[in-house]
Amino acid sequence: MIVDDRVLSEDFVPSEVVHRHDEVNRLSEAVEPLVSGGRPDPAFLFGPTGVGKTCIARYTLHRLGEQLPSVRVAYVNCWQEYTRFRVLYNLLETVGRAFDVHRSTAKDELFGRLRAADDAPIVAILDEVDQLEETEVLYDLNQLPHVSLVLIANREEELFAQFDDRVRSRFRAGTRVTFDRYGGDELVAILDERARQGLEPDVVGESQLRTIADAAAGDARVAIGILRSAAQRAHSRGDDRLTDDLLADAIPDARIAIRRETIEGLPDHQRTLYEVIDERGEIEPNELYETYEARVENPKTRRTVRNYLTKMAHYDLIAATGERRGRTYRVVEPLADAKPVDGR
DNA sequence: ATTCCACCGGAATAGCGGGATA
DNA sequence: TATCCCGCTATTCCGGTGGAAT
Repeated sequence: MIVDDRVLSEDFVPSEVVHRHDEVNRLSEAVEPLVSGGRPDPAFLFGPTGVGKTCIARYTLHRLGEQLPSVRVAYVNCWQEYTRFRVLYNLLETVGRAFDVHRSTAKDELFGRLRAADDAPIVAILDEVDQLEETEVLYDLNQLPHVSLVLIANREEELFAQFDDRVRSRFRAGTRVTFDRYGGDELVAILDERARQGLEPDVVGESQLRTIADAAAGDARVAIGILRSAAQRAHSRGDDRLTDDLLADAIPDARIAIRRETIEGLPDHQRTLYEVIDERGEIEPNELYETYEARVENPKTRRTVRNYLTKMAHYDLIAATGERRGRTYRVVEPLADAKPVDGR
């Protein structure tokens, strides 16, 4: 049934892209100066989730790396690596100079090492860069002539709003590549390609791919997740084809499973907060805190809880409605935004 | 219209953990 | 071993704000 499950995984980079040729070309042009030993301006990739930004960045720069073996490509996801230290550490790691770096190494030691690693160009892909908390590191990196930046974020305005003036003015220049949502046909083509590589022939039919594509609402990540989930269920049952029933189960499952994993991965206090909000449906800040306070062993302070709440809102686990007085929190339903997309 | 105050979130500070250094 | 240094989290302090109360 499943031939190669990596093909169906989140971060698989295909050897050929099915769509997005324009976007690949734009990004290739942006980093083109590297071929002649020049220094590209920073490149920006903008667009909603699941439209192939990360995939295209990796694909394009992998291609460049084949053409120019000396170029080193580093990928950093700023969701996890949101401090200056962590970004620099990750860059050093791909350059192979992170040995004996530890928390107590001097403040500018990391940056100094990166500056010294100038024997070959480095392309730094900073994904989800709008999650970066210490944006000055972008300014610093931009100062290094051998480092080229590829920055990935959802929306340009929101990204630039977080920058301080120094960073903002430096990054006015640069190539912007924007990604639109996939249409139904495009998603079907992507799924078809993945199914051909990852599954045995005739496991899934054209109309089933269409069903998945409709449920995914233009989000390739969700679409591939549904296909993976359905294939895994069929696989463990010993079936050799996907049934429509199985697919119907897998569609809500794929979204909920992602959600459940995130919640289970939350630290205890944050999970308790989530549970309280979930139980009440809608709850005011003070009542939320008092319920939380009564429920846990060593409650954190109100300020810390506020930090947790903003963080969880950031993850799209909860949402707040209203400002200041009269504000309420509620959980975000993972299924709420599943809208079918027209097939064109 | 004015005052009140619940709530948010920025900034500074403290404390912990853990490797380095002497 | 004692001390230093630093990243990171939580805490303390506080100013700003807009809806509610008067």
